[in-house]
Amino acid sequence: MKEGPELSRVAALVGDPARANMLSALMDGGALTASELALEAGVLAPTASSHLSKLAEGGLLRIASQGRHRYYALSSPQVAAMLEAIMGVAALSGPTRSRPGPRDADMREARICYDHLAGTLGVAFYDSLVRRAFVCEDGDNVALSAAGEHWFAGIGIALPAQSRSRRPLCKACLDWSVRRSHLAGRLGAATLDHVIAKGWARRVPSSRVIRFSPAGRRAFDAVLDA
Amino acid sequence: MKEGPELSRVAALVGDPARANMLSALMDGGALTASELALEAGVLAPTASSHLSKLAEGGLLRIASQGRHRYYALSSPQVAAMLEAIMGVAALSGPTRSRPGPRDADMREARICYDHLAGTLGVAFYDSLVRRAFVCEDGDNVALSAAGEHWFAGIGIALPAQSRSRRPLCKACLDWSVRRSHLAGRLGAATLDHVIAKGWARRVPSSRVIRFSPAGRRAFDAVLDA
DNA sequence: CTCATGCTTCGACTAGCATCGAACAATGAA
DNA sequence: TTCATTGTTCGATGCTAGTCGAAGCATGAG
Repeated sequence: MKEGPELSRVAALVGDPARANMLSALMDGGALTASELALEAGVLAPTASSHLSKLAEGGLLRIASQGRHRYYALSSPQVAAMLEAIMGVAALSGPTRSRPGPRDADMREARICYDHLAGTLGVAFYDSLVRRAFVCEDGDNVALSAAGEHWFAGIGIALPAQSRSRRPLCKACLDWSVRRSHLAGRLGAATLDHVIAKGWARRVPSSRVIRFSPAGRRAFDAVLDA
Repeated sequence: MKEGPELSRVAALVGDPARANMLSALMDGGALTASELALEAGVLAPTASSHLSKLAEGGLLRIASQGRHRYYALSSPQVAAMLEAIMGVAALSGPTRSRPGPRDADMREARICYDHLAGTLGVAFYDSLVRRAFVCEDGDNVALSAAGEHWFAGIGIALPAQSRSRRPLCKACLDWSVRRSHLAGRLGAATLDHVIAKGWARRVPSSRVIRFSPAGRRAFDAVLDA
């Protein structure tokens, strides 16, 4: 009847600072070991272990045991989307509305969101796809048009095959900084892979920032108009 | 640098069962008094007062004092969207994956989300708008086409004027039960108003369920094809 | 004015939980 | 096997935060 308890069950998991640090460290879609996450959270191993089992029990994390390591990752892109939604509310109701620092500026420009490109550049890319009718939104699903299929092939991005999971090819993901959509889904992931593989940009270690080189930025801008 | 604390600040507010009950009671976009919310949360007045000031301080609620009553409401539709996102994760990772009860079935069929129609019927309505090109998604914004403008006028829904707030006319809102978009924004609110005003459906007291009468359901279905 | 209502503040109690030290289990390497 | 590394479980501690009773402010009615 009351849906509050279910709501609070999940929110309380995110509501602890140590756990929130772990979750945001996993927002890039990667998997980290228990000790790495303990470091991220700023707690010792036993504490981290306790938190991690709670998060896994609660369905937010997925565990993959490999050798003597245990890799933890977000259990689904939907969890990442939820975290972005919470960050969005936190951003517009922050206690100290301080001017954004340089780190923030980089984050707004381009960052990784689960496994695809977010931020100003991610939104610009998505807008250019919509403008040229390469993708067409229909409900929450985003469909790739024939022209779009051809265009992606032309710039060297192969359409990723359907994997075991039923993850959609294209999906819109709400951007917390720009508050508009950017491209997610398998094609969004493939696009980011392409940008990295081409050397246009690289990930800044231990952060979600994606840093474009000057030449890479020019190449990316060219793609927006190509 | 670490964004965990900000994330947990907001999540912890939702993470208490009493507060979560209050928030989900406000999910219909209405405003309730402190004592009504205390009843919803199942706590006494002093406890509720403490929770409410925390929520307001945290930016999730907006207060309107009228006479000796204080009305509390969600501070923005974005807060409602965040709550829906959390509910979505809670639904697919629930501890007891019990078969949905009748109340759940009603909720999935049609419910109020802040101030617009959600659930299967809400998604169907939105899909029919997209199919007939009455609205066109572009990024997170949804644009009303000239044909759509004409169509809405034809079925008797006047376009709501821009209010003081910069709330968009059309917006897509992710549905937690169907996991696709439905129509939000000022036009979404106007549509629900129309459905209620025409007597096609009514709100079930003290719940988010929207119950269509048989005749109302037929009328609504007709609109989907008209 | 006097009383009632709605809400908040204060103070005290309590329960839950995050934290860490120490010990234990599991895996891999030498 | 023996040792090192990684991670978990257990137990104890300490603090935070939710809860309510009682009292204090407002506002509105009679």
